[in-house]
Amino acid sequence: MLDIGFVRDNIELIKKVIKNKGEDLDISCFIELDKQRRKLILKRDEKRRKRKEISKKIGELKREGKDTESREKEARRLTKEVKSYDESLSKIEDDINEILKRIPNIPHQSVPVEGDEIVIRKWGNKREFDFEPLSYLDLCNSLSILDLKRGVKVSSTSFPLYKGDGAMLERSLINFMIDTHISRGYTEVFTPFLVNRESMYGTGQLPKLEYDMYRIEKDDLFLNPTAEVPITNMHKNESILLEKLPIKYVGYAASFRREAGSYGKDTKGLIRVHQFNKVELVKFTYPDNSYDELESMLEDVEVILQQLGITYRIRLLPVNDMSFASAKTYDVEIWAPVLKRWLEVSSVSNFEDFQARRAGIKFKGGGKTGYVHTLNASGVALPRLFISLIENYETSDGTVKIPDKLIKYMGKQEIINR
RNA sequence: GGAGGGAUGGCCGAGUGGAAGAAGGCGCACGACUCGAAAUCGUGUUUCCGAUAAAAGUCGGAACGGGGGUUCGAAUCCCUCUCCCUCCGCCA
Repeated sequence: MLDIGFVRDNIELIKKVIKNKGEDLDISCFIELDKQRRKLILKRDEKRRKRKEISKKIGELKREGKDTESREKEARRLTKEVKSYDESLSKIEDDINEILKRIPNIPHQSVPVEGDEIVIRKWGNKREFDFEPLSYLDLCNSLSILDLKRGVKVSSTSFPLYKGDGAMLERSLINFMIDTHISRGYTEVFTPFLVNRESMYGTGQLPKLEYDMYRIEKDDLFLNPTAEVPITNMHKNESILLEKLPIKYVGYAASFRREAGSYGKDTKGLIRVHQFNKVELVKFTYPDNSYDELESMLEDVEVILQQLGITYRIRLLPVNDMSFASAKTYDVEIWAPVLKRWLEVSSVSNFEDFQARRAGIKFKGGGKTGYVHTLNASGVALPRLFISLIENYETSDGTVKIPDKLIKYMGKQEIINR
Protein backbone atom coordinates (compact mmCIF):
# COMPACT_ATOMS: atom_id res chain seq x y z
CA MET A 1 0.00 0.00 0.00
CA LEU A 2 1.12 3.52 -0.70
CA ASP A 3 0.93 6.40 1.75
CA ILE A 4 -2.30 8.34 1.34
CA GLY A 5 -0.42 11.64 1.23
CA PHE A 6 1.86 10.31 -1.47
CA VAL A 7 -1.13 9.28 -3.54
CA ARG A 8 -2.66 12.72 -3.08
CA ASP A 9 0.49 14.42 -4.37
CA ASN A 10 1.33 12.00 -7.18
CA ILE A 11 -1.96 11.11 -8.76
CA GLU A 12 -0.73 11.40 -12.35
CA LEU A 13 2.34 9.25 -11.71
CA ILE A 14 0.14 6.60 -10.15
CA LYS A 15 -2.24 6.54 -13.08
CA LYS A 16 0.76 5.92 -15.31
CA VAL A 17 2.02 3.07 -13.14
CA ILE A 18 -1.41 1.44 -13.06
CA LYS A 19 -1.41 1.47 -16.83
CA ASN A 20 2.17 0.24 -17.17
CA LYS A 21 1.67 -2.59 -14.71
CA GLY A 22 -1.48 -3.56 -16.54
CA GLU A 23 -3.80 -3.15 -13.56
CA ASP A 24 -7.49 -2.49 -14.00
CA LEU A 25 -8.22 0.34 -11.61
CA ASP A 26 -9.82 3.75 -11.89
CA ILE A 27 -8.57 6.24 -9.34
CA SER A 28 -10.14 9.35 -10.81
CA CYS A 29 -12.49 9.82 -7.84
CA PHE A 30 -9.68 9.63 -5.30
CA ILE A 31 -8.92 13.35 -5.09
CA GLU A 32 -12.55 14.24 -4.39
CA LEU A 33 -12.96 11.47 -1.81
CA ASP A 34 -9.79 12.52 -0.08
CA LYS A 35 -10.94 16.14 0.05
CA GLN A 36 -14.27 15.13 1.54
CA ARG A 37 -12.59 12.92 4.06
CA ARG A 38 -10.40 15.67 5.39
CA LYS A 39 -13.25 18.13 5.49
CA LEU A 40 -15.36 15.70 7.52
CA ILE A 41 -12.55 14.99 9.94
CA LEU A 42 -12.17 18.67 10.59
CA LYS A 43 -15.85 19.13 11.31
CA ARG A 44 -16.19 16.03 13.42
CA ASP A 45 -13.14 16.80 15.53
CA GLU A 46 -14.52 20.26 16.26
CA LYS A 47 -17.80 18.72 17.49
CA ARG A 48 -15.89 16.26 19.59
CA ARG A 49 -13.84 19.04 21.10
CA LYS A 50 -16.97 20.91 22.14
CA ARG A 51 -18.60 17.85 23.59
CA LYS A 52 -15.49 17.00 25.54
CA GLU A 53 -15.50 20.47 27.04
CA ILE A 54 -19.16 20.22 28.07
CA SER A 55 -18.78 16.74 29.52
CA LYS A 56 -15.97 17.94 31.67
CA LYS A 57 -18.10 20.80 32.92
CA ILE A 58 -20.97 18.43 33.68
CA GLY A 59 -18.64 16.38 35.81
CA GLU A 60 -17.62 19.43 37.80
CA LEU A 61 -21.20 20.63 38.28
CA LYS A 62 -22.40 17.20 39.37
CA ARG A 63 -19.76 17.10 42.03
CA GLU A 64 -21.01 20.41 43.29
CA GLY A 65 -24.56 19.07 43.18
CA LYS A 66 -25.72 21.58 40.60
CA ASP A 67 -28.22 21.13 37.79
CA THR A 68 -26.77 19.93 34.47
CA GLU A 69 -29.86 19.26 32.38
CA SER A 70 -29.40 21.98 29.76
CA ARG A 71 -25.78 21.05 29.22
CA GLU A 72 -26.59 17.38 28.92
CA LYS A 73 -29.12 18.23 26.28
CA GLU A 74 -26.50 20.18 24.35
CA ALA A 75 -24.01 17.33 24.68
CA ARG A 76 -26.60 14.82 23.49
CA ARG A 77 -27.08 16.90 20.38
CA LEU A 78 -23.35 17.04 19.75
CA THR A 79 -23.00 13.29 20.19
CA LYS A 80 -25.63 12.80 17.54
CA GLU A 81 -23.80 15.09 15.18
CA VAL A 82 -20.50 13.35 15.78
CA LYS A 83 -22.16 10.04 15.04
CA SER A 84 -23.57 11.23 11.77
CA TYR A 85 -20.18 12.60 10.70
CA ASP A 86 -18.61 9.31 11.67
CA GLU A 87 -21.02 7.42 9.49
CA SER A 88 -20.32 9.49 6.40
CA LEU A 89 -16.64 9.35 7.16
CA SER A 90 -16.39 5.59 7.49
CA LYS A 91 -18.22 5.19 4.21
CA ILE A 92 -15.73 7.44 2.46
CA GLU A 93 -12.79 5.79 4.15
CA ASP A 94 -14.00 2.41 2.99
CA ASP A 95 -14.08 3.71 -0.57
CA ILE A 96 -10.62 5.21 -0.22
CA ASN A 97 -9.20 2.01 1.20
CA GLU A 98 -10.70 -0.03 -1.60
CA ILE A 99 -8.71 2.15 -3.96
CA LEU A 100 -5.53 2.31 -1.89
CA LYS A 101 -5.19 -1.42 -1.46
CA ARG A 102 -5.52 -1.97 -5.18
CA ILE A 103 -2.90 0.56 -6.24
CA PRO A 104 0.29 -1.28 -7.22
CA ASN A 105 3.71 -0.29 -5.97
CA ILE A 106 5.67 2.42 -7.76
CA PRO A 107 8.64 1.01 -9.67
CA HIS A 108 12.14 2.17 -8.83
CA GLN A 109 13.58 4.72 -11.23
CA SER A 110 16.07 2.18 -12.58
CA VAL A 111 13.26 -0.05 -13.86
CA PRO A 112 12.56 0.17 -17.60
CA VAL A 113 8.98 0.59 -18.80
CA GLU A 114 8.86 -1.49 -21.91
CA GLY A 115 9.50 -5.13 -22.44
CA ASP A 116 12.88 -5.32 -24.09
CA GLU A 117 14.92 -8.19 -22.82
CA ILE A 118 17.35 -6.75 -20.34
CA VAL A 119 19.84 -9.41 -19.42
CA ILE A 120 22.19 -7.88 -16.95
CA ARG A 121 24.41 -10.88 -16.28
CA LYS A 122 25.13 -14.40 -17.49
CA TRP A 123 27.10 -17.21 -15.91
CA GLY A 124 28.25 -20.55 -17.28
CA ASN A 125 27.99 -22.17 -20.70
CA LYS A 126 25.11 -23.91 -22.37
CA ARG A 127 25.82 -27.61 -22.33
CA GLU A 128 26.34 -29.30 -25.71
CA PHE A 129 25.84 -33.06 -26.00
CA ASP A 130 28.06 -35.53 -27.91
CA PHE A 131 25.29 -38.11 -27.59
CA GLU A 132 21.51 -38.06 -28.02
CA PRO A 133 20.27 -36.86 -24.62
CA LEU A 134 17.03 -38.00 -23.03
CA SER A 135 14.50 -35.42 -21.90
CA TYR A 136 14.37 -35.09 -18.12
CA LEU A 137 10.96 -36.80 -18.07
CA ASP A 138 12.18 -39.83 -20.03
CA LEU A 139 15.28 -40.05 -17.92
CA CYS A 140 13.32 -39.76 -14.66
CA ASN A 141 11.01 -42.47 -15.88
CA SER A 142 13.79 -44.83 -16.75
CA LEU A 143 15.47 -44.17 -13.41
CA SER A 144 12.14 -44.42 -11.51
CA ILE A 145 12.80 -41.24 -9.58
CA LEU A 146 9.56 -39.49 -10.46
CA ASP A 147 6.13 -41.09 -10.30
CA LEU A 148 3.79 -38.46 -11.64
CA LYS A 149 1.00 -40.95 -12.34
CA ARG A 150 0.79 -41.95 -8.73
CA GLY A 151 0.94 -38.29 -7.75
CA VAL A 152 -2.26 -37.86 -9.71
CA LYS A 153 -3.71 -40.95 -8.08
CA VAL A 154 -3.24 -39.75 -4.53
CA SER A 155 -4.00 -36.11 -5.25
CA SER A 156 -4.67 -34.73 -8.69
CA THR A 157 -2.83 -33.54 -11.74
CA SER A 158 0.34 -31.50 -11.27
CA PHE A 159 0.99 -32.71 -7.75
CA PRO A 160 4.38 -34.34 -8.30
CA LEU A 161 5.56 -37.42 -6.46
CA TYR A 162 9.29 -38.09 -6.11
CA LYS A 163 10.62 -41.54 -5.38
CA GLY A 164 13.85 -43.23 -4.33
CA ASP A 165 16.90 -41.26 -5.38
CA GLY A 166 14.60 -38.58 -6.79
CA ALA A 167 13.09 -37.97 -3.36
CA MET A 168 16.53 -37.95 -1.83
CA LEU A 169 17.86 -35.58 -4.45
CA GLU A 170 15.01 -33.19 -3.72
CA ARG A 171 15.72 -33.34 0.00
CA SER A 172 19.47 -32.95 -0.59
CA LEU A 173 18.95 -29.83 -2.65
CA ILE A 174 16.79 -28.29 0.06
CA ASN A 175 19.35 -29.02 2.73
CA PHE A 176 22.26 -27.86 0.61
CA MET A 177 20.58 -24.56 -0.16
CA ILE A 178 19.51 -23.88 3.41
CA ASP A 179 22.97 -24.70 4.76
CA THR A 180 24.61 -22.45 2.19
CA HIS A 181 22.37 -19.52 3.04
CA ILE A 182 22.87 -20.03 6.77
CA SER A 183 26.62 -19.86 6.23
CA ARG A 184 26.08 -16.52 4.50
CA GLY A 185 24.30 -14.96 7.45
CA TYR A 186 20.66 -16.00 7.19
CA THR A 187 18.67 -17.33 10.15
CA GLU A 188 16.70 -20.46 9.40
CA VAL A 189 12.96 -20.50 10.05
CA PHE A 190 10.41 -23.19 9.52
CA THR A 191 6.97 -21.66 9.34
CA PRO A 192 3.37 -22.83 9.11
CA PHE A 193 2.27 -23.67 5.59
CA LEU A 194 -1.27 -22.40 6.15
CA VAL A 195 -1.63 -18.67 6.62
CA ASN A 196 -4.53 -16.42 7.51
CA ARG A 197 -6.25 -13.84 5.36
CA GLU A 198 -4.52 -10.93 7.05
CA SER A 199 -1.12 -12.32 6.17
CA MET A 200 -2.10 -12.83 2.55
CA TYR A 201 -3.18 -9.23 2.47
CA GLY A 202 0.00 -8.06 4.19
CA THR A 203 2.33 -9.31 1.48
CA GLY A 204 -0.02 -8.21 -1.28
CA GLN A 205 -1.37 -11.50 -2.65
CA LEU A 206 -4.83 -10.38 -1.62
CA PRO A 207 -7.11 -8.94 -2.80
CA LYS A 208 -5.76 -9.38 -6.31
CA LEU A 209 -4.93 -13.08 -6.44
CA GLU A 210 -7.59 -14.73 -4.27
CA TYR A 211 -8.59 -17.07 -7.06
CA ASP A 212 -5.04 -18.33 -7.51
CA MET A 213 -4.78 -19.58 -3.95
CA TYR A 214 -5.89 -22.77 -2.29
CA ARG A 215 -8.16 -21.96 0.59
CA ILE A 216 -9.47 -23.91 3.54
CA GLU A 217 -12.92 -22.45 3.61
CA LYS A 218 -13.94 -23.73 7.00
CA ASP A 219 -11.17 -21.89 8.80
CA ASP A 220 -10.54 -19.16 6.23
CA LEU A 221 -6.90 -20.19 5.91
CA PHE A 222 -4.85 -20.20 2.75
CA LEU A 223 -2.16 -22.63 1.66
CA ASN A 224 0.88 -20.43 1.24
CA PRO A 225 1.72 -19.77 -2.42
CA THR A 226 5.28 -19.00 -1.34
CA ALA A 227 7.12 -18.92 1.98
CA GLU A 228 7.38 -15.18 1.42
CA VAL A 229 3.95 -14.93 3.02
CA PRO A 230 4.54 -16.65 6.36
CA ILE A 231 8.11 -15.37 6.71
CA THR A 232 7.40 -11.72 5.91
CA ASN A 233 4.33 -11.75 8.14
CA MET A 234 6.35 -13.03 11.10
CA HIS A 235 6.90 -9.39 12.00
CA LYS A 236 3.43 -8.18 11.16
CA ASN A 237 2.39 -5.28 13.42
CA GLU A 238 5.76 -5.06 15.09
CA SER A 239 8.22 -2.25 15.61
CA ILE A 240 11.71 -3.58 15.09
CA LEU A 241 14.59 -1.88 16.88
CA LEU A 242 16.92 -0.19 14.43
CA GLU A 243 19.99 -2.07 15.63
CA LYS A 244 18.35 -5.40 14.78
CA LEU A 245 18.22 -4.53 11.09
CA PRO A 246 18.80 -6.03 8.66
CA ILE A 247 16.98 -9.23 9.59
CA LYS A 248 17.68 -12.06 7.17
CA TYR A 249 15.67 -15.27 7.13
CA VAL A 250 15.93 -18.42 5.07
CA GLY A 251 13.11 -20.92 5.17
CA TYR A 252 11.90 -23.97 3.38
CA ALA A 253 8.22 -24.42 2.60
CA ALA A 254 6.08 -26.41 0.27
CA SER A 255 4.25 -23.87 -1.87
CA PHE A 256 0.80 -24.21 -3.36
CA ARG A 257 -0.66 -22.53 -6.42
CA ARG A 258 -3.86 -23.23 -8.24
CA GLU A 259 -2.40 -21.77 -11.43
CA ALA A 260 -5.93 -20.97 -12.49
CA GLY A 261 -6.12 -19.83 -16.05
CA SER A 262 -2.78 -21.26 -17.06
CA TYR A 263 -4.10 -24.59 -18.28
CA GLY A 264 -2.69 -25.76 -21.56
CA LYS A 265 0.71 -24.30 -20.86
CA ASP A 266 3.48 -26.48 -19.46
CA THR A 267 0.95 -28.91 -18.06
CA LYS A 268 3.28 -31.86 -18.39
CA GLY A 269 6.05 -32.68 -15.98
CA LEU A 270 7.58 -30.39 -13.40
CA ILE A 271 7.68 -27.01 -15.09
CA ARG A 272 4.38 -25.75 -13.70
CA VAL A 273 2.89 -27.62 -10.75
CA HIS A 274 0.36 -27.03 -7.99
CA GLN A 275 2.67 -28.01 -5.17
CA PHE A 276 6.38 -27.44 -5.15
CA ASN A 277 9.25 -27.06 -2.75
CA LYS A 278 11.06 -23.82 -2.36
CA VAL A 279 13.77 -22.33 -0.22
CA GLU A 280 12.98 -18.69 0.38
CA LEU A 281 15.04 -15.69 1.44
CA VAL A 282 13.41 -12.72 3.16
CA LYS A 283 15.06 -9.54 4.40
CA PHE A 284 13.82 -6.67 6.53
CA THR A 285 16.05 -3.65 6.04
CA TYR A 286 16.49 0.00 6.87
CA PRO A 287 15.04 2.00 3.94
CA ASP A 288 18.29 3.71 3.00
CA ASN A 289 20.16 0.54 2.13
CA SER A 290 17.49 -1.74 0.76
CA TYR A 291 18.88 -1.51 -2.76
CA ASP A 292 22.32 -2.62 -1.61
CA GLU A 293 20.61 -5.49 0.17
CA LEU A 294 18.78 -6.34 -3.04
CA GLU A 295 22.07 -6.71 -4.90
CA SER A 296 23.60 -8.89 -2.18
CA MET A 297 20.48 -11.03 -2.10
CA LEU A 298 20.84 -11.60 -5.81
CA GLU A 299 24.38 -12.77 -5.18
CA ASP A 300 23.13 -15.16 -2.51
CA VAL A 301 20.95 -16.78 -5.15
CA GLU A 302 23.74 -16.87 -7.70
CA VAL A 303 26.08 -18.63 -5.31
CA ILE A 304 23.68 -21.58 -5.13
CA LEU A 305 23.60 -21.97 -8.89
CA GLN A 306 27.35 -21.50 -9.26
CA GLN A 307 28.08 -24.15 -6.67
CA LEU A 308 25.78 -26.55 -8.47
CA GLY A 309 27.35 -25.62 -11.80
CA ILE A 310 24.08 -24.53 -13.36
CA THR A 311 24.18 -22.02 -16.22
CA TYR A 312 22.02 -18.99 -15.53
CA ARG A 313 21.18 -15.49 -16.61
CA ILE A 314 19.70 -12.55 -14.76
CA ARG A 315 17.02 -10.32 -16.20
CA LEU A 316 15.91 -6.98 -14.89
CA LEU A 317 12.16 -7.04 -15.24
CA PRO A 318 10.46 -4.12 -16.98
CA VAL A 319 7.44 -2.55 -15.30
CA ASN A 320 4.90 -4.55 -17.27
CA ASP A 321 6.40 -7.87 -16.08
CA MET A 322 6.67 -6.87 -12.44
CA SER A 323 4.37 -8.07 -9.71
CA PHE A 324 1.82 -5.89 -7.97
CA ALA A 325 3.85 -5.23 -4.84
CA SER A 326 7.36 -4.99 -6.24
CA ALA A 327 9.42 -1.87 -6.84
CA LYS A 328 12.26 -3.69 -8.57
CA THR A 329 12.66 -7.32 -9.54
CA TYR A 330 15.42 -9.45 -11.02
CA ASP A 331 14.44 -12.79 -12.47
CA VAL A 332 17.01 -15.55 -12.30
CA GLU A 333 16.66 -18.11 -15.08
CA ILE A 334 18.56 -21.33 -15.46
CA TRP A 335 19.36 -23.16 -18.65
CA ALA A 336 17.81 -26.52 -19.41
CA PRO A 337 20.03 -27.92 -22.16
CA VAL A 338 17.69 -30.62 -23.47
CA LEU A 339 14.51 -28.58 -23.30
CA LYS A 340 16.62 -25.75 -24.67
CA ARG A 341 14.76 -23.28 -22.52
CA TRP A 342 15.49 -20.73 -19.83
CA LEU A 343 13.50 -21.58 -16.70
CA GLU A 344 12.74 -19.02 -14.05
CA VAL A 345 13.78 -20.23 -10.60
CA SER A 346 13.81 -17.04 -8.60
CA SER A 347 12.41 -13.54 -8.52
CA VAL A 348 14.56 -11.26 -6.42
CA SER A 349 12.47 -8.28 -5.37
CA ASN A 350 12.56 -5.12 -3.31
CA PHE A 351 9.09 -4.14 -2.14
CA GLU A 352 10.37 -1.04 -0.37
CA ASP A 353 7.75 -0.09 2.25
CA PHE A 354 4.78 -1.37 0.25
CA GLN A 355 4.34 -4.64 2.14
CA ALA A 356 5.54 -3.10 5.39
CA ARG A 357 2.79 -0.50 5.32
CA ARG A 358 0.15 -3.13 4.61
CA ALA A 359 1.47 -5.42 7.33
CA GLY A 360 2.43 -2.72 9.84
CA ILE A 361 6.13 -3.57 10.02
CA LYS A 362 8.04 -0.61 11.40
CA PHE A 363 11.46 0.24 12.67
CA LYS A 364 12.28 2.55 15.50
CA GLY A 365 15.38 3.90 17.10
CA GLY A 366 17.61 6.93 17.04
CA GLY A 367 14.54 9.09 17.57
CA LYS A 368 13.05 7.96 14.29
CA THR A 369 10.28 5.62 13.26
CA GLY A 370 9.18 4.46 9.85
CA TYR A 371 8.34 1.45 7.79
CA VAL A 372 11.08 -1.07 7.05
CA HIS A 373 11.77 -2.23 3.54
CA THR A 374 11.03 -5.86 2.77
CA LEU A 375 12.79 -7.97 0.17
CA ASN A 376 12.56 -11.54 -0.89
CA ALA A 377 13.98 -14.07 -3.28
CA SER A 378 13.63 -17.72 -3.93
CA GLY A 379 16.90 -19.37 -3.20
CA VAL A 380 15.73 -21.28 -5.27
CA ALA A 381 12.53 -23.02 -6.39
CA LEU A 382 13.06 -26.76 -6.65
CA PRO A 383 11.18 -28.34 -9.57
CA ARG A 384 12.88 -26.40 -12.33
CA LEU A 385 16.23 -26.71 -10.63
CA PHE A 386 15.58 -30.45 -10.54
CA ILE A 387 14.90 -30.43 -14.29
CA SER A 388 17.99 -28.45 -15.16
CA LEU A 389 20.15 -30.46 -12.83
CA ILE A 390 19.04 -33.77 -14.33
CA GLU A 391 19.65 -32.46 -17.84
CA ASN A 392 23.00 -30.92 -17.01
CA TYR A 393 24.31 -34.01 -15.27
CA GLU A 394 22.90 -36.81 -17.39
CA THR A 395 25.45 -39.11 -18.96
CA SER A 396 25.57 -41.04 -22.21
CA ASP A 397 24.77 -44.30 -20.38
CA GLY A 398 21.48 -42.96 -19.02
CA THR A 399 22.54 -42.16 -15.47
CA VAL A 400 22.81 -38.90 -13.57
CA LYS A 401 26.01 -37.74 -11.94
CA ILE A 402 25.59 -36.05 -8.57
CA PRO A 403 27.18 -32.56 -8.39
CA ASP A 404 30.17 -32.49 -6.03
CA LYS A 405 28.50 -30.19 -3.53
CA LEU A 406 25.53 -32.54 -3.16
CA ILE A 407 27.38 -35.80 -2.65
CA LYS A 408 27.59 -35.45 1.11
CA TYR A 409 23.85 -34.76 1.23
CA MET A 410 23.17 -37.91 -0.81
CA GLY A 411 24.80 -40.25 1.66
CA LYS A 412 28.02 -40.12 -0.37
CA GLN A 413 26.23 -41.46 -3.41
CA GLU A 414 27.86 -40.11 -6.56
CA ILE A 415 25.51 -41.30 -9.24
CA ILE A 416 21.86 -42.09 -9.85
CA ASN A 417 21.40 -45.22 -11.90
CA ARG A 418 18.77 -47.86 -12.44
C1' G B 1 -15.83 -29.63 21.94
C1' G B 2 -17.21 -28.07 27.47
C1' A B 3 -16.15 -24.87 32.07
C1' G B 4 -13.50 -20.87 34.11
C1' G B 5 -9.69 -16.83 34.11
C1' G B 6 -7.16 -13.10 31.37
C1' A B 7 -5.32 -9.17 27.36
C1' U B 8 -3.37 -1.76 30.00
C1' G B 9 2.76 2.15 27.30
C1' G B 10 9.59 -0.89 25.36
C1' C B 11 8.78 -4.40 29.83
C1' C B 12 6.36 -5.31 34.76
C1' G B 13 2.07 -3.51 36.93
C1' A B 14 -2.07 -0.14 39.37
C1' G B 15 -6.56 1.56 38.03
C1' U B 16 -14.54 -0.91 38.18
C1' G B 17 -18.20 5.66 35.22
C1' G B 18 -15.77 12.15 35.47
C1' A B 19 -10.22 16.59 36.64
C1' A B 20 -6.17 9.82 33.53
C1' G B 21 -2.27 9.18 27.63
C1' A B 22 -3.09 6.65 31.83
C1' A B 23 -0.10 5.78 39.40
C1' G B 24 4.28 3.15 40.71
C1' G B 25 8.53 0.37 39.23
C1' C B 26 12.09 -1.29 35.53
C1' G B 27 14.41 0.08 31.11
C1' C B 28 16.12 3.99 27.92
C1' A B 29 17.90 9.27 26.83
C1' C B 30 19.83 13.81 28.57
C1' G B 31 21.76 16.74 32.69
C1' A B 32 24.05 17.22 37.72
C1' C B 33 27.61 14.86 40.97
C1' U B 34 32.62 12.08 39.62
C1' C B 35 39.33 11.93 37.18
C1' G B 36 35.93 8.24 35.00
C1' A B 37 32.20 4.76 36.22
C1' A B 38 28.61 2.67 39.63
C1' A B 39 25.23 4.51 43.08
C1' U B 40 22.27 8.88 43.84
C1' C B 41 19.39 13.20 42.37
C1' G B 42 16.76 15.98 38.43
C1' U B 43 14.36 16.18 33.66
C1' G B 44 12.40 13.66 29.72
C1' U B 45 10.63 9.18 27.38
C1' U B 46 3.85 6.15 22.74
C1' U B 47 1.56 6.09 18.14
C1' C B 48 -1.93 7.55 14.50
C1' C B 49 -5.26 11.23 12.02
C1' G B 50 -6.37 16.38 10.77
C1' A B 51 -5.12 21.80 10.58
C1' U B 52 -1.14 25.16 10.18
C1' A B 53 4.10 26.10 9.16
C1' A B 54 9.83 26.36 4.74
C1' A B 55 11.19 23.67 9.05
C1' A B 56 11.61 22.88 14.26
C1' G B 57 7.11 23.25 16.08
C1' U B 58 2.16 24.69 17.48
C1' C B 59 -3.17 23.62 17.85
C1' G B 60 -7.29 20.00 17.71
C1' G B 61 -8.95 14.88 17.68
C1' A B 62 -8.26 9.57 18.53
C1' A B 63 -6.12 5.14 20.79
C1' C B 64 -5.96 0.67 27.41
C1' G B 65 -6.48 -6.85 22.22
C1' G B 66 -10.32 -5.90 17.48
C1' G B 67 -15.41 -4.40 16.36
C1' G B 68 -20.14 -2.69 18.16
C1' G B 69 -23.47 -0.76 22.17
C1' U B 70 -25.15 2.00 26.83
C1' U B 71 -23.99 7.13 28.71
C1' C B 72 -23.49 14.15 28.60
C1' G B 73 -18.92 11.27 29.65
C1' A B 74 -16.03 4.36 29.19
C1' A B 75 -9.48 1.46 30.45
C1' U B 76 -13.77 0.87 33.86
C1' C B 77 -20.68 -1.34 32.30
C1' C B 78 -23.08 -4.59 28.17
C1' C B 79 -22.65 -7.55 23.44
C1' U B 80 -19.43 -9.87 19.99
C1' C B 81 -14.84 -11.57 17.74
C1' U B 82 -9.65 -12.88 18.19
C1' C B 83 -5.70 -14.52 21.03
C1' C B 84 -3.41 -16.42 25.70
C1' C B 85 -3.72 -19.36 30.38
C1' U B 86 -6.02 -23.36 33.71
C1' C B 87 -9.15 -27.67 34.10
C1' C B 88 -12.20 -31.56 31.60
C1' G B 89 -13.05 -34.27 26.99
C1' C B 90 -11.01 -35.92 22.27
C1' C B 91 -6.75 -36.97 19.29
C1' A B 92 -1.57 -37.33 17.10
